[in-house]
Amino acid sequence: MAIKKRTRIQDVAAKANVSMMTVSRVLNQDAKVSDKTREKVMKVVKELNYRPNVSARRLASSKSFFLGLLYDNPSGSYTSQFLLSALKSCRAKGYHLIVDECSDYNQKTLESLKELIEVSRVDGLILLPPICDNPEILQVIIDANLPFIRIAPDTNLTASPFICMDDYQAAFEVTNRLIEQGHRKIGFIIGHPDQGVSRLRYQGYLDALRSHRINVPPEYIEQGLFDYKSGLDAAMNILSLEDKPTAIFASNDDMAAAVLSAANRFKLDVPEKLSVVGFDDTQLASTIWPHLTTVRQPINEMAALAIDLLSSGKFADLSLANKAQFRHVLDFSIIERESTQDITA
Amino acid sequence: MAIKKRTRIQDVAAKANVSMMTVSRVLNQDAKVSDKTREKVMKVVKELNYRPNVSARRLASSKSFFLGLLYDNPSGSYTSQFLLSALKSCRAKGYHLIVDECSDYNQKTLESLKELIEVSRVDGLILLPPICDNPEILQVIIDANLPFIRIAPDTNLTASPFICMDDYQAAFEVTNRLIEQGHRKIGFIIGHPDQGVSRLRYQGYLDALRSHRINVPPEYIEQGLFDYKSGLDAAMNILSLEDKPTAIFASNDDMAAAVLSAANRFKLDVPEKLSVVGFDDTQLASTIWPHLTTVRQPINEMAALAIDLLSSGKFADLSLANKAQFRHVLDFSIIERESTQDITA
DNA sequence: AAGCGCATTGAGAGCGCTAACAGTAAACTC
DNA sequence: GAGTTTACTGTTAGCGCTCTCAATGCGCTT
Repeated sequence: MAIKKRTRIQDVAAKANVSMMTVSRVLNQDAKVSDKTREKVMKVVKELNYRPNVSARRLASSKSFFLGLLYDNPSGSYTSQFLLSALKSCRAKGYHLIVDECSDYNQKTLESLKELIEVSRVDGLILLPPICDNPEILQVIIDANLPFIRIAPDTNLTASPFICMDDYQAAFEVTNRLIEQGHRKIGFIIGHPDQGVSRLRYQGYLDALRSHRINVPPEYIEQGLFDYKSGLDAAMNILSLEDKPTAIFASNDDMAAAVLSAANRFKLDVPEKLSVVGFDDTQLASTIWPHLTTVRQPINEMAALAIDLLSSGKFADLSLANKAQFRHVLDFSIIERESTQDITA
Repeated sequence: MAIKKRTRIQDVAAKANVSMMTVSRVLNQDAKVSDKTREKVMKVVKELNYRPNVSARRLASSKSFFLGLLYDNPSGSYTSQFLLSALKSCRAKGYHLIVDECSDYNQKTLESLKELIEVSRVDGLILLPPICDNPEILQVIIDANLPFIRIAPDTNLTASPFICMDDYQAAFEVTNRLIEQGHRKIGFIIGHPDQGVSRLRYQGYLDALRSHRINVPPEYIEQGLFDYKSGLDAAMNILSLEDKPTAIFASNDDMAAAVLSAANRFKLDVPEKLSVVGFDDTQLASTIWPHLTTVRQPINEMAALAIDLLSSGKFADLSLANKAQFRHVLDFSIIERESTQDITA
């Protein structure tokens, strides 16, 4: 069996009766080509199912068609889901993704980043939280004048385009949902005090209650650190109260999982005696039992958008870019599972 | 500032006083080059920190320098950790990894696989469990005469090289460890009956007890399905017994986490009143509290070895390969955390 | 009508590497 | 010692694409 030869730009050019260069221009969108020619070429491209050879392209052009992804904590399912989506989007756009871990931040991290920029010649970078707020790393990228997109950054919002979701609104809405379900006594476990999202989620919770003129006793609110253990301590405190809440909203899934465990110890059936809400929709949320009601971040969309923005060349030169277009807020969704229940009945 | 030009094979050739072709041969290890020349070239390569341009290489050669990774369940932290390691190894070897998801297995999956083989022209494939046991997928790859490595396969062990760990031995040793710590009444939750590893882990547990002449009452052993809920049910049964075990060994971390939750409900402090052991060392094991004692699979090593084997060309033609060299068993390790305790005191 | 500017298209070189073949010198054969 | 093999190294021609620069055509000015 003869091996099918992949169609080349030549084949397209021949069939469309134009030069290779014209096809190249159509495909790269940037040059001036008459609409007529463009259509003609695109038609043939579709017919032949032509897809450019990335390696040839990379070799011939000044672009590398590589994008870099910098992340920090390799364990989070947030990171891995983002990675998977980014990989998929890159493949669809003919880019390759070079992934670099920056945990154990030190001098070597910066070296490695510089190598990524100078040797691998990435066309752009994506920074995941929390590395996206590291000033030294930002400086290196800015000095190289490389376009980059940050995901859910907390500071320096004018440094680069960024993609995030509305943590405040999500917390507001999910709290509202609990209120709709008849809950009036709703506990809250605050996230890590160093992270911006903790503040936003807390405020959303407070404002939702306030908008329904519900007062919260201060002992319903505990400080957590986003980890299971801190959530467990917080939940034990709240559930030891004489007048227990009928629902607890934890600022992330890990802490919500801990609430379930604490409820278990107090023999409070979830959701019959206690509704529990998390945040993030990590793996954990659908591992434990009952499955957690939680807020899902649009991770796939975030990844796709990041790749889109970088490959579009829209922000090719950040110093010239319109900072008003930096902010990209995506929609979240509330996932109702078995850990919450309507108690109006 | 002038942009540093990346060193090319020409530069190396000039400095080493040989032709480009000789350098190429040294780098690709395959041709006959005298030891003297090889050393001379390698020295210059190191000096200039030369690394070949993957795209040029791919363009000029018949190899694509792409490897494919097929996985099945995107959520598992096993998968994502493997992916991360594989990505790293690939980068080090100048390969690129194309990742393809095969969940929701259907006709489209096979199409996508064929495209991976014919259009992307991957040089080899890595199959993660459980997709590595899918006969249709295997057939497509074998028909294409493409080298592939499977991770922890359960069937068809002569079809390809594979990498696994000794589940039996791990279960045996971790059970032994519990016995050393004074436990005599050890419960066990069996894994999903469809998976080979369940059998092996169960047998390891049984044999460890037998080697110490410890009898297990049948009610100490429950069938699980590898998920949290089944683990919870199993644990509730075991912990409802009049004569409770002092330790429970669950066949994976999800079920072990469920044991913790059940223990909580029975107000059995872990590890004081009950030791709990899991298997896999997933993210979950160090999320929940107390952190789980568990068995860690050498995922990073597995990934590195898989890339190594594929890039070495050792198994370039599977039909000619020595099937005796297919089996690669890597060492596991037992991670002792806070969920187990010595009770001999 | 000649000259100019603009928009669009094409020709040829070359990106960095390797396959295939072509040398070259030493080693071996008889 | 002439012919032949062996072991290594060099030369040439692309891989598929995009860059630079030149060419073409067309409307418009003077």
